[in-house]
Amino acid sequence: MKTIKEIAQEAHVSEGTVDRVLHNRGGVSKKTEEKVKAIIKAYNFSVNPVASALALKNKFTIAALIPVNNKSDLFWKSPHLGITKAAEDVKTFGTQVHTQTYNQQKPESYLETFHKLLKEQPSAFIIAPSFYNETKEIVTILEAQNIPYIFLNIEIEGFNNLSFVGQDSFTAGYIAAKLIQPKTLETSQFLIIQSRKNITSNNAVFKRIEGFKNYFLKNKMSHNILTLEIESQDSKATRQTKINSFLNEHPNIKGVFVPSSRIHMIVDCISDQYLNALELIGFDNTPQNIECLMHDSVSFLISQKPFDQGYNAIKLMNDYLVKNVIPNHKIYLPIDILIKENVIYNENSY
Amino acid sequence: MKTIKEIAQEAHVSEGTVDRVLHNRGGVSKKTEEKVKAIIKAYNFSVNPVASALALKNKFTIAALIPVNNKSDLFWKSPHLGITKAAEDVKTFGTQVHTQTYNQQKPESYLETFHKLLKEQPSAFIIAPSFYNETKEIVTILEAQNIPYIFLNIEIEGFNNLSFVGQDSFTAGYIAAKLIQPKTLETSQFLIIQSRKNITSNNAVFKRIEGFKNYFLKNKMSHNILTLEIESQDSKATRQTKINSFLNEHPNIKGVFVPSSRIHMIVDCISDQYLNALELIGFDNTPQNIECLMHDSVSFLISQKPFDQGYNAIKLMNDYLVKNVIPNHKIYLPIDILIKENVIYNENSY
DNA sequence: ACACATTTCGTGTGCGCACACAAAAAAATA
DNA sequence: TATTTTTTTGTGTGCGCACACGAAATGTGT
Repeated sequence: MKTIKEIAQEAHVSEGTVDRVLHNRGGVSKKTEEKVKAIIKAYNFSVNPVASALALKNKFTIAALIPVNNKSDLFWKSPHLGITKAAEDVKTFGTQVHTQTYNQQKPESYLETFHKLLKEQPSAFIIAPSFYNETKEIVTILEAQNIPYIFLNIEIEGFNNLSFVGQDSFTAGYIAAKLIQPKTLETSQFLIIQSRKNITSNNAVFKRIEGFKNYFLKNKMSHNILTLEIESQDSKATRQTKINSFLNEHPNIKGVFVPSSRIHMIVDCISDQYLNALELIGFDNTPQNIECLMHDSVSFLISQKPFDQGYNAIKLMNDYLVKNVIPNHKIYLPIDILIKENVIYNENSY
Repeated sequence: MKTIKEIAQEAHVSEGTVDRVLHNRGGVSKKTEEKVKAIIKAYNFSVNPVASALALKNKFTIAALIPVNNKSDLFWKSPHLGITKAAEDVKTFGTQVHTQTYNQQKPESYLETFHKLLKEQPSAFIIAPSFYNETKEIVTILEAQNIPYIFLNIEIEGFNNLSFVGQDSFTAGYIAAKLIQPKTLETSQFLIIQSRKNITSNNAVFKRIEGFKNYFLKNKMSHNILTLEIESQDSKATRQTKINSFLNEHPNIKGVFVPSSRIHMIVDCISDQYLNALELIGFDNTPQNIECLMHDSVSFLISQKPFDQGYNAIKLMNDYLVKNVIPNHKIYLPIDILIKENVIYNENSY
């Protein structure tokens, strides 16, 4: 493999000049540029990426702002792990990653944590934008400082985010309907259970429901779809009564759709007599949800490559910072259909 | 990221000494060794692989030996692309990748191509071991020369391969049965169509069939499973008559299972009258197969992350060569369930 | 002709590490 | 204690590239 030095000798110029034409830095006379370019082409020369990476030694910092994961909802653990793994990978480019988590129930926590991250003067942001208004506020600050940002997992419109990494929630909901529908009859009813919080805050949940309903519309099916809202602060006992009495009143319900990662909580509430007769479908391969799959209480889980979401977001941003690669505006990751048998193979980080 | 220099300062020793303990070069007193090791551990330090590669002037070469992809079976295109992508990535470590393809119908081609690769004295091999006996021969040579090798996609036992990267074919077949069974009745029959070649040569096909049958056994279902073998050298007309007349003779067949990536060829042969009444399931997201999904002639495809298989195999081997990371002996990639709606999101390489 | 601005080019330094070699310290011997 | 041997540690150089800085060449105006 030729080196810049050798090219320079061959062209009777200095290494600096070769460097200039290689990177179009200008300040090279037409004549010598031609000469050098000819030799570069003749030897089909390209820089040694190893040496290049070492010499560049960037010092970029990416800030990641995502929700915490708690016992009742482990979802964000995977994206976090993905971010950590990617952080390891981009180290070789001299890029550092600072991750901070916020409380998904509290907009103040979201803002606070953002400002904490901002203080370290990061070169870029990865954000899971749980709250619309607060995100607007954040984005204003970022754009004033010319800091690029990528949205993670939650797709909201009307911003100049460099990219969105996540799932096509509408289609995911549509698929949920398609999977669960054959397991029921024409006369069956479906129940959508959601927590009130999610309606306003989480766009993904809303889109999933739309997609779910759209399946029946599009295929001209007359299935009746009911909705039950529960408060996230409800005690377990309250939830139990709410859900079971609702099921009692509507004996035709054959399928239950939970458009969030909390299906294990719903399963926990439904009494066995109903559970056995119902087909349930929910989202995300959290440990608790996987357990529901294994116990046959849940038929399907739709998963959204949570690990990859975190991993890709960081990698994309790093490529943007380091190599100036502009990512696609939307990166839709696979819509994984998980059943008892394939769930164990679904996400490994080796 | 800490550097050797910083570790040295921290330990009040020279960089050379840190280097010595890092690489167990010896010639370091017990006391200082402990001290340095403690600090290394405390900072969780590891050498910058890029700088290391540069200093070492690493010149690892990984040889990849995989089947060609032709018009009738595009499957191997994806692993090939994955290998190419990974090749790009590992360049920064000074690792080169040489890929050569062989004719999957001809064992001689397999051996020949291997020897061609071997001549370039690669440091490691990635092999899709299509033929058992020839693989034995190859492995003998590799082990004599102490060249590590990873098996790709085709899982065969009894070798000292560093790792296997692919899919759990048995479970994949099992899942195929689980997916297609609900779409039929108890009295229905299933048909497995395979090409004779595959029976002897391709272990994955065999395992998929086993898994498929096992589903009915395990769930004590009385479904009748028939098998039809077609010769790969048959003309299209011959195949058509064979298949259609078989379907004619067995009107109870409601599902067709094709345990290879050739389901589009089968679809091509079945006449419309049968096609509409049948549920088909096959493997792999080749463009032609995807088209069958979109046209609703095929209900499901099981996919095996072909791109990732190639990508991961190279990356694992590179990590082994460069950082001495020993991979898991088996890397089972996800068993993807593809339907019309989620197939477009399934594999992107950005 | 001169002084000066502008373009074009060469040189030097550092990125983090590996490794050869020199130096110092410790141990062994006389 | 002086001298030699062995063990332990420090220093210097190069891997190939990027980039800042300064030197040389060329151009401009008076």
